[in-house]
Amino acid sequence: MKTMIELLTIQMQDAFERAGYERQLGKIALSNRPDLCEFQCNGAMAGAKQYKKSPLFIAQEVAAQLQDSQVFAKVEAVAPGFLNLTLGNHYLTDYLCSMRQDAKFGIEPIDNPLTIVVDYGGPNVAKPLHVGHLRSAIIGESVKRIARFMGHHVIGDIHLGDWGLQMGLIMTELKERHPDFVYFDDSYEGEYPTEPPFTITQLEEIYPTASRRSKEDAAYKECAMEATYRLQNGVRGYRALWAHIIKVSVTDLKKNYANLNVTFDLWKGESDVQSMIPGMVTYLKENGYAHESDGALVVDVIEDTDTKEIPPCMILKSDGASLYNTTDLATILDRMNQIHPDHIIYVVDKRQDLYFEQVFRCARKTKLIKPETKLTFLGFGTMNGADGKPFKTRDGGVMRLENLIRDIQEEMYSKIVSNREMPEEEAREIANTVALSAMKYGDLSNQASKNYIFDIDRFTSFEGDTGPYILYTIVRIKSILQKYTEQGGFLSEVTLREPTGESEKSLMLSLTQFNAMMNSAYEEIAPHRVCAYIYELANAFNHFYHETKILTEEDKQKRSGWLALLLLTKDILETCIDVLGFEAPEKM
RNA sequence: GUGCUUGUAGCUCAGCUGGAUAGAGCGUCUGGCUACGGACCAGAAGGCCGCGUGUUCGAAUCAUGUCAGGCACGCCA
Repeated sequence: MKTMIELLTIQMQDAFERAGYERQLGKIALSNRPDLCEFQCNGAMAGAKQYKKSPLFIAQEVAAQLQDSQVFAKVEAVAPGFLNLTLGNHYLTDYLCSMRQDAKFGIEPIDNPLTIVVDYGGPNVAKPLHVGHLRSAIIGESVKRIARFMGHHVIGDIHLGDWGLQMGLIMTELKERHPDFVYFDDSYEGEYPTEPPFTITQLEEIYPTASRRSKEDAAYKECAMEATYRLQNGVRGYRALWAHIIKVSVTDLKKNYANLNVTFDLWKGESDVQSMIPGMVTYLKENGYAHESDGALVVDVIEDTDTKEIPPCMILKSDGASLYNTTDLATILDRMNQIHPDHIIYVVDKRQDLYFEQVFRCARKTKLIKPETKLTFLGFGTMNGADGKPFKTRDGGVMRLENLIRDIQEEMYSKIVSNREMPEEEAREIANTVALSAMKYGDLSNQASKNYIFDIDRFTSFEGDTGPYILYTIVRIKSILQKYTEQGGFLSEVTLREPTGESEKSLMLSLTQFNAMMNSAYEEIAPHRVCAYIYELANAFNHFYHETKILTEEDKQKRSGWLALLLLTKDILETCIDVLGFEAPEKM
């Protein structure tokens, strides 16, 4: 289905052509003066110079072509040359009927779906998730869902930090505490235990301890590097221990991400591509891409058009070890081999902008990717506290994600029980659902690239531009529909009718914008557009609701039309919150 | 120093890619409750869109200069 704007633009372009003007001028936009009209066309003003006529005159000529249009109820040419358009009720209603019948409410099926990898999450094993991981998870999940809804083949990859010195540190600390573990006995040749010798809680304590000690104690750090080396060179005991660490961590991470309604298709990590590095390095050297600089191996990525200095992309450190860039390049190579993506989107802190610029250029220059493969860096801003500074706990530490989530859930729980009587368990469940909407909507309603202020009171409010307000609107619609069913009505029989009132028409117009909004949210990788849209839609619904008694309406036809409208509104709202990554409860 | 980025109402943010009178929410003030769910709705006040110059019939939007904040600039990730 074409979008409403596209359809109207065709009408307008025909009118311009019939009046003797260039088609291009007939572009339609949503009205920015809703008090005057619903849509507008500014082409007459743009064409005035070219045709040496007054814009108003052109607009009048074009308007004359549309006087008996079946599409527009009213076409007005007004000074200085605007074409003000009012949509015909019949046309509008027909469009909504088509939307209702369409599986995706007007989103065109795609002939050639793209394969898109969304790289987000990026947690490190053995370290608890903290607030810094929240945005990547929330935004990445939504980007993934939006692209998937549009019909593309989308793969979410968590890209675990599961390699390197941090692993050596943990092993060193474990060895200090349990030198008798079989994992550290080089002469041991039997099977290693299947059960991990530690819990996630212990692991989360071990890592910071080890990290601290390594900074104070050079010999300790030496041991950690030695352990890292042993792990990377495949020493059996270390590998077995590493596998335990991964297993325990991933189990915990899955639980935490599940609480956020975030799921990954791939749980690949840095360790998965280590074996590709030597081959890749040889390739880069042999093809003359990489050269030595201050003992390190680098690829120059500066281009003639650059206005700034772009440092070369480092492939190997001067001690021969690989680093972040190396792993990322190898990951790109791995994805090209395994998945053949058309597009890779990285949802990462925007401070890593320059690094990714280097990596992308390097991948392109060295032909690790195909020329047509798109690489996008979707950098997000910092989540700040009410003071505008990076979000911290009361005592100034890094806030654990679990704790943040728990705080919001508690806040929501107390709000819910103070408003409605319900069993403890049910209240908890609803509170968690609503809390998630508060958190995600609060984040996603801001442009991803900007820093934003995390204000728990504002986000958890049921009023205003918040997740809970959206959910409340959905729940209210569900409640009406349910009551209708309980009274013996059949929702399968309701049909849309032409609008009879202003707020009804305005709600219908909002609904028609769904596909255009979703297209641009996808094109621009901008979940905040979805938020802005559902807020407007929820408002349009509430206006309509406020002045319309639906269930008590005597006129059966009217009531049926309204119920159909409610049904469509609910479906659109639910579709939108689904791509944002949260859902509505049955009641709240 | 170089580069990137942000600056819109008291606060938090939009602004559909250059259009008419710059919009929301919160907060403030006024009005509407035996409720298809009032966790809502209606209304008011509140803005040299950081500042200057330029392009254009027309600029919050484009260009340029400038001020202020944030961030990044080879062996961390």
